[in-house]
Amino acid sequence: MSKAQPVTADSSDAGRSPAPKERRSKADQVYDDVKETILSGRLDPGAAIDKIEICDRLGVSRFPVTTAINRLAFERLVVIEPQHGSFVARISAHDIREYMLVRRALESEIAGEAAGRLSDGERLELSRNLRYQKAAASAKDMPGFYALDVAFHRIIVRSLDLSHASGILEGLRAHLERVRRMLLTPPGRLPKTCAEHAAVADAIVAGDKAKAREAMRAHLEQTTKLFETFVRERPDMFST
Amino acid sequence: MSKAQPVTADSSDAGRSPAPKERRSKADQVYDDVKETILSGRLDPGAAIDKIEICDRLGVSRFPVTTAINRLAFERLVVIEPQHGSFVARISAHDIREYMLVRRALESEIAGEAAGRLSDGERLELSRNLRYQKAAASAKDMPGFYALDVAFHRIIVRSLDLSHASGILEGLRAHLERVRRMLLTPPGRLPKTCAEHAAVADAIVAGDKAKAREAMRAHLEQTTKLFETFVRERPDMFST
DNA sequence: GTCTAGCGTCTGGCATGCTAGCGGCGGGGG
DNA sequence: CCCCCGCCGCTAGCATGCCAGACGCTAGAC
Repeated sequence: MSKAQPVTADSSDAGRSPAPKERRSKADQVYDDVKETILSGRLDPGAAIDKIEICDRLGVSRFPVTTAINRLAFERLVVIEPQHGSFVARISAHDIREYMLVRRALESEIAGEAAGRLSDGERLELSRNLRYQKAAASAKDMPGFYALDVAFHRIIVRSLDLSHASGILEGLRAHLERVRRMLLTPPGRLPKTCAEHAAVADAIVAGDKAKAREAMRAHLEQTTKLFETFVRERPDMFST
Repeated sequence: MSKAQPVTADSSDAGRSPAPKERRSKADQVYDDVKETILSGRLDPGAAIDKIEICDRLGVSRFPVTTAINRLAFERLVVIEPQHGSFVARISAHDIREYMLVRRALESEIAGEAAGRLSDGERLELSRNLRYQKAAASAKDMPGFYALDVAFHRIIVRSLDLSHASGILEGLRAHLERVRRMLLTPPGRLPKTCAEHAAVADAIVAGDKAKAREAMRAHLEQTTKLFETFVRERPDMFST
């Protein structure tokens, strides 16, 4: 019933602090919100996205919502069927295979590039991360280990200044995050994963580009294989 | 020079056949138009994009234009400065290096994956393409050779069914296309490029994954080196 | 002469009303 | 009873009007 008008104190900022925050557009906020909703699994793959509900919930008009959905469609987290509706992208085994291939390609190339280029601070960070990984593996602390795993890969990527590649990898991570939940890693794999990470780190610190590439490829190929066995066990969880 | 990806039937006889209606939105049209304008160089890097002019020229409202510009900003061909303006992205040597890294990563991984998987038809296409390349190299037909070069890489990528990776590579090609114009390949390189392509094709046909990866990496590393020498010669042509 | 403050203009961001096309559902005919 | 067809409601797409912020220019003060 709000008659258009500026989004001043009462309509949009209801109960919100006058944050001197970063200059984030409303489209950005909607984008983050919807993406989080999808990744958390609160919206199942294939579910219809109700734009109006989003408008009401976030107190914005349809414009920023459309912009955000378009962005999500661009990175294939949602599919838009013209004049019909917007839906959360289904998880297809074929697509996941492809995302894993792209990740394998990028991360191995980046590992090779990072070889010998790491600063002392990053080396320390890497070795500390590995120590923590071993500790988490011993304690069978899966969530902790996962966080360290993600951090490990991020340290390497961030060591170079690759905004575009980082963006692609973050996009991939969004997709792969959706399958990780089902992909319960067998407990016995943790030490192996640790060893693979250590091999990658060693090659990078030693400055051996080819070896770093291959170590990272080998590591990520393990993940791919894990996925393939899972697909054979539960083919029902994927489309096409 | 071919268009984007959709492999659907082209609009050969519009207005005659009723069924294959053009399902392209206006935003898509604007996207293609502006992208083509940027890639052709009619809009210099750093130039301001006049949305109103686009609206008038294409006879659409600001909405599809904004949508298209947003998409182009997403793939970094334009940068949007909020409340100030939209500009054609400048060409920075650092970014180009990164794009080349990503391309190297993806294409080499894909070459490895394609090894042994090519159909007979694709093998024939590849060998025919190589024959033509040799002919174009002998005749010093640079434009023809370039077209064949692009086609060569496309055959390999298309042999697998990788829509996401293809999309990324097409996006990269858009950026790299902008520098290719300045990057006048020394005439002596054509036979070498041919040989590199042949090595890639041989490894793929032989089904040797590691060899195919390495051959493709080596090939694309040559391109990177060519770029680096050019940057040293003409650092003025790049920003930052 | 120089620096600064204020205003004008230009741009992107947002709200909202309207249109066209797809799908589902119910009614009518076979 | 079943199938087909047309109507209705839904959605994305589009047009348009308004708002707020960022530059730039100019005029006024020091």
